[in-house]
Amino acid sequence: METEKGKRISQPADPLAVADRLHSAAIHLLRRVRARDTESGIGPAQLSALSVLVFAGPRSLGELAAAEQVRPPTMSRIVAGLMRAALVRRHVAKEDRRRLRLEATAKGTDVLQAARKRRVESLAATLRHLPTEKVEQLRQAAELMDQLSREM
Amino acid sequence: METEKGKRISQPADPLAVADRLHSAAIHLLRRVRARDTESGIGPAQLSALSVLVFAGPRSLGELAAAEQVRPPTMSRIVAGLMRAALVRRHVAKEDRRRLRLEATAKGTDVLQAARKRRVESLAATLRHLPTEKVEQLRQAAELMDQLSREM
DNA sequence: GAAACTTAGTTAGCATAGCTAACTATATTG
DNA sequence: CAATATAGTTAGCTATGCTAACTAAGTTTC
Repeated sequence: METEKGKRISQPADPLAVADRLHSAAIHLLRRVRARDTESGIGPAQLSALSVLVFAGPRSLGELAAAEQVRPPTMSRIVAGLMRAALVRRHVAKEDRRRLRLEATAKGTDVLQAARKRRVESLAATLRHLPTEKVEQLRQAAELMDQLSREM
Repeated sequence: METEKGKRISQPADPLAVADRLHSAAIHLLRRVRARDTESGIGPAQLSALSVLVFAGPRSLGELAAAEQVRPPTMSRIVAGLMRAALVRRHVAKEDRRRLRLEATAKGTDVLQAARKRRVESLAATLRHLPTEKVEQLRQAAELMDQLSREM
């Protein structure tokens, strides 16, 4: 399914070929921006779980596991690591004492924002070398990609 | 939200904001597409390393480690797993007997192509619900994203 | 051409992150 | 209130990341 080059315009934008390119492009882009995550001092699973708590707000452990597409025992250990580092706090939910309410601490929010800034800044820097209309094109593409993800 | 195609009116397409959206969009897209990788029967690191050997051709262990952004000991173990599953074959290089030449087997190529097909097909299926010009827009965006990754 | 250095890969040992199975504690239902 | 269902944890396995220390093979230096 991977072609060297070829396929120039004339074609009616074959969805399979575009899916393939989009897939590769997303992989390459994330591989680059991920590079400096080690500076955060926490592992990738912890960083990703923390970002859900920071951006989407407090969650139960099961909800967080579902959001991260892992099983509850896995998330239980990820959260243990985040709590040990004082990046996350937990309370027992009053309405159902089996559930936990997990919440980022101020420190957790700071650590996450710093990591996110490192990621996004390197990407933004290269965007600044692009003409405005290409940046706009990428903005629209990003919206489309998010729509696709929701539909998949 | 009115996204005018020809003339933009409101925002001057802030690179930082666009970088942020693009970053999120890539994460969401890959999270979805990755979901069925478990069917391949091998782990994510092995699958990714195998894809380098299949698409970019034979490589030494050090080169493969660099391509995957991991250290040689890590790649050494990933390759051991791939060899155990008979997905990769290795020879000692004749010109420098310290180096290994790693190469996907026919089985390895099959396993990888099947996994890639599962990933890309689910994305292609949603693209087929989009009008042609949006698909074309995504194709162009994918090229831009790859350019960015090379420049970063 | 032997000693010293460099380079490629492996082994050992540690931490994180994924899973299932089996457990505890709490809530719900018959 | 006994049975069942649900939320999370613990135990134990595999995979994947690292550094430090090793072996083997090439290269440089004298």
